[in-house]
Amino acid sequence: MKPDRSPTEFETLVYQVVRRIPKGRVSTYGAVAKLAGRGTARSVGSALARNPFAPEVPCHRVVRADGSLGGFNGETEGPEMVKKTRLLKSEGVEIQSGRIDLSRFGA
DNA sequence: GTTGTGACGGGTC
DNA sequence: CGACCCGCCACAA
Repeated sequence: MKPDRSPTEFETLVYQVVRRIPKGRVSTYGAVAKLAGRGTARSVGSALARNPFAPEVPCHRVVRADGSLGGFNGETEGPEMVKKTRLLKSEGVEIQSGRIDLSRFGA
């Protein structure tokens, strides 16, 4: 296990932005960075990677700009990843060939 | 203060 | 389509 640390102000800001993402809607790292008004997709990804509020902050609703899911399941090709994908789909997010149709959300 | 890394993005080959 | 490179910002050592 990796030692957790207190989230910085920037990270907290990212969590609050991601937290208000409605169900059935997905957002991108770049969009979150823009809404946060600070940082870029790189920093947002780093913040979500250390997200201590896993169930509270729907980090799984944040995907890459190209529609790919991202690292929260990228390496985990095991059965657990399929579960997350299915959960996302359950919320109303259609995933085709491992990609999400961002055109539906205008992102 | 400097260096390296990362759940990214856009462009190029 | 995929693979590769560079640039971006925040964080840890």
